[in-house]
Amino acid sequence: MGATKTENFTDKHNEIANIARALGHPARVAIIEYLLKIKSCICGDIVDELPLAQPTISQHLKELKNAGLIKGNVNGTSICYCIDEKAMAKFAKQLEKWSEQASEIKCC
Amino acid sequence: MGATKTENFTDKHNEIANIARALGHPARVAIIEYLLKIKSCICGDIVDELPLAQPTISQHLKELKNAGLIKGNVNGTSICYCIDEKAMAKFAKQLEKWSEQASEIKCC
DNA sequence: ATTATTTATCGTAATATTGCAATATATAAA
DNA sequence: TTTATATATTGCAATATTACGATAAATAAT
Repeated sequence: MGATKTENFTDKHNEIANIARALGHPARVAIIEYLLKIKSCICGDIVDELPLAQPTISQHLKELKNAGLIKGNVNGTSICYCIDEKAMAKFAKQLEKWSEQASEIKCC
Repeated sequence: MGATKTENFTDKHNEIANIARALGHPARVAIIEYLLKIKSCICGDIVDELPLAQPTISQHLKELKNAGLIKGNVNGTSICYCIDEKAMAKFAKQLEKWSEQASEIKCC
């Protein structure tokens, strides 16, 4: 074996795990923070910002896109990747809920 | 190649990625939600709640513990795992910050 | 049409993760 | 001490991820 038994878990748990997994690599965290820092889209310049080769970065962007955290629009010769505000807000809300619930537990 | 080039990224980015990675598997999400649902520690009963063998669950608990999201106290013959409220709150705050920043961006 | 530029895909090697049976460890109960 | 119970560790097979060179595809500029 070795493959995650996705089908044995609820859709909700899989969805949360998918988003979290996408954020589970420092390069992808760096991409998100870069997008927030420049307050606009990535249009070509990201390759100079990360210590990784272009194909690797392209792969990481694809994973963030698949998870729904960023979206890409073609813009001439370059591609415009930007944060999907709604997806980020949804995940943030889930974490806030967890955090609230955790604060209510009295034990250990 | 194949290994994440951890040392080429900032501590902050690695820390966020580590927490996110720990939440990046549906079994571990299920463990967290179970802990919040029962509002107390896991003391033995988690094995009946998940569609995985005992050693696999033990491994997932270990990863959540390594990431700092849960903590375990020995309690006689069973072990008391509970959520680390502070770690959860910290991650939730990070996400909230990202979400806020994302909402300020006007583009695409 | 040719060339330059940007991003994606393919192929592949290295490494990590997932899952479980078997077994070990550690405490509680008899 | 022996037995029962709960959790951890080991070892290993299957699969996934990460990284990058080579190359393809797609548009812009000449």
